[in-house]
Amino acid sequence: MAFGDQLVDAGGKIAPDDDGDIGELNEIVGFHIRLAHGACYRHFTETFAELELTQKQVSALWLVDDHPGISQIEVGTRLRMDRATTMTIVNRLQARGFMRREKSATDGRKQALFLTDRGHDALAQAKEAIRAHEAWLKSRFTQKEVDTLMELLARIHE
Amino acid sequence: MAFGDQLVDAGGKIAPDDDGDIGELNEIVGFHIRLAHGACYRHFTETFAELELTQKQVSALWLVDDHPGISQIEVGTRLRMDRATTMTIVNRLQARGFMRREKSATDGRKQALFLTDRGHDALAQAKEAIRAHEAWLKSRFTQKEVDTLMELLARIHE
DNA sequence: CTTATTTGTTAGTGGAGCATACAATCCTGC
DNA sequence: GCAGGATTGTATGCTCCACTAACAAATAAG
Repeated sequence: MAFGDQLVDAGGKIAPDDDGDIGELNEIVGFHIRLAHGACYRHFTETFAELELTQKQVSALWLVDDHPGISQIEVGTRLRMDRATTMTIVNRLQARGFMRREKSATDGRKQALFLTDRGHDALAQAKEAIRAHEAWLKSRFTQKEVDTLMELLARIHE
Repeated sequence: MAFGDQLVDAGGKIAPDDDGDIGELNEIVGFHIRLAHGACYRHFTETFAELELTQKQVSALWLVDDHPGISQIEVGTRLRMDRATTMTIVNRLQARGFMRREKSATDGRKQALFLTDRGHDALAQAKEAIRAHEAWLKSRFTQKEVDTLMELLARIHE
């Protein structure tokens, strides 16, 4: 990847051995969160290339499986998505035959969401892939570090 | 937000006091990374609403300021973006008069990137906003925890 | 010199987040 | 019980980001 390259030219000074330096940016917590998320996202996408499922889709399948009959607004709230975004996720999963909408018996405004048989199959496969993905992620940490990381991350999003 | 709501209906059992439960999903590290990133992204977007700058744009401005004459490919490599994505970022920043491209003196394939005066102004404002954003992020941690978090995150994206 | 690689560019695809607007349903205050 | 407000789902449209594929120009490698 051309390490040791000349980084400043066109009249600037030469700065060798500047490998991947990002200066003060390295001290920004938000920046590291974004990079870690990006790395995670890319590995996830690779892992789920065959299944053709995104993080959001898997999360939604998982959540509906855990809570059959859950409403769209609840799915959105728990996964931190707004109504419009949740719609597109559910639409896709429904179009692929993984999920179905039923009129809620207790609240006419709500849709009750359920997995189809194909949805259960897809989720089972997805959980296998998640295991591989998580193994990749956790391979660089001790269990204690994993616990610490999750606790710290939870404080950000709770 | 209707906590204590009935979550399972349409024939299912009632599950009260299920506030925000996401079941096993809660044990997935990648899930917490995504949620933390989302929370971070939303706060960043709010903080930068007036400046109309995105995380990527600020990172790129910052990096070019630190390394005047850096090439697009280097920006992309260091910020973990591919060439095409880097293009769109630089295009936007150039269109807004924050950045300019010069032909590299040492490698005819490369563009040397520089901030304009307006770009320096924008970055100065952005750094102010970053301070507020980082303060929000760090407010829930001790300095030691911040260090730990950054170290753990770095292991993911390095 | 010929070939392969690197860099920038363009064009197109898809996911995700958000805002707005609207209709149906539910809930509250009177 | 009724009117007004809130909630939920839906539709539309916008922006941003990541990626692919293809191409041209320049450099590097054989």
